[in-house]
Amino acid sequence: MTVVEGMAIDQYGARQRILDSTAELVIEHGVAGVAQRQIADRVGIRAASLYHHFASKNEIVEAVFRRGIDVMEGAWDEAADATHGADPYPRLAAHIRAHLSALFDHGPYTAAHVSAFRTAPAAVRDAVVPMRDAYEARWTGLLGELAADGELANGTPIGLSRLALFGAMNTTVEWFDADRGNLDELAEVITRQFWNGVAA
Amino acid sequence: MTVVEGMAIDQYGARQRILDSTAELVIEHGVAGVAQRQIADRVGIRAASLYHHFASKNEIVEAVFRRGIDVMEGAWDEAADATHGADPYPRLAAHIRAHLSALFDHGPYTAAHVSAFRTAPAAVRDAVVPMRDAYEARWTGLLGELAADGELANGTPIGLSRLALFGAMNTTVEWFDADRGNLDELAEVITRQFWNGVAA
DNA sequence: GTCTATACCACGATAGAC
DNA sequence: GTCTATCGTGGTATAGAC
Repeated sequence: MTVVEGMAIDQYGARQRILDSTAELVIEHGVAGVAQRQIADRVGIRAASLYHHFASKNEIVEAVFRRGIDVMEGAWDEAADATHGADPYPRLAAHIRAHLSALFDHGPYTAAHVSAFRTAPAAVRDAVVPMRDAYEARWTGLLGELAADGELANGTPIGLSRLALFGAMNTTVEWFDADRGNLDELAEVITRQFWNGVAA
Repeated sequence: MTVVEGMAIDQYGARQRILDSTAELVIEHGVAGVAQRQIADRVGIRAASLYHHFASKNEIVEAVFRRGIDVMEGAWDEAADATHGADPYPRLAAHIRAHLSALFDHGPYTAAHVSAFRTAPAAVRDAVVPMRDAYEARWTGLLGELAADGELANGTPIGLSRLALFGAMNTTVEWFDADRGNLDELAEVITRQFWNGVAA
């Protein structure tokens, strides 16, 4: 457990709990649908006390989204390290599994990001877009490599294929229950379907 | 142009414009992010005048969602009629094209439904769920038929496959620009990817 | 670092004139 | 069928005590 420099431990803890609560609420109701009172209630403080930690609601939401992207990037790096020089299918499978891990295994941040980003005010969205783009570029890069190696069907439109894959992965936050379902199984189904399709 | 029984033409027109405006706004901002004043502004009336046509904001939103489902069902029926007895691939392709048509070619209702449903109050969601389920059951039925005919790979998990396909189709509302892109092409890419995958 | 109190505004909704 | 006017509520945000 690291402590951010210049911050007391309990202060960092409060920040954490605020971000956690906001992320959870925003997944279900969208950004505009969540009041600061609701966030404060979950944390166990009064709404006004949020302003000791953040300058505005938008700042809280932006921090949630940024962290959601950090989590995805971290998961990507782990998968990349683990599959250095591996075959195309296991490599792809590892990255899909990592993305789903980011959505379900590392807090509510990535799920909040993918499900509520569109409902955020333009100012928040604009501030976060460069980070989003960087993550998406990693995926485009991976698929581009596979195409260059002749692993993809001729004429596969990489941009569209990536978007379709993202759609399949990201909408799982709307229906997949991490407590009941098996994440490995889910990852395998999505990977196989993306790679081979469903046809006999 | 049909006229709803017992309603004057201009009244029906106002209802329409209210629903149109609401659907468009809700796609971008989520339900909670749209104020009745914004809706009224688009229609060119005052917020209070909305209450001549609807009893509450929730009622407007619910009507938008219901209509979004009606549009999808209509598109499904057309595709089903046109592909009676056809081969599996063209049949599936027609239904995917129809779903995308519902999202982009028949007003903002279906797009509003798929992108903002989660952000609606529970009362609205509960009222609409049965209609959603009926539409989803059509898809499950189609995939089940294909499986029974041996057209799907052994062990294909129909429920999960359908959800992944829905994810790919429905998230297009977040990035596809119907004015610039080619919807036939988009439908074909999604169909081929679902059926055959991207592997060489 | 959290509290109470409050300012200010936007929201959904209603009443009643035209 | 739309308007003006208004009510009550709940939103973000600030001031200042503790």
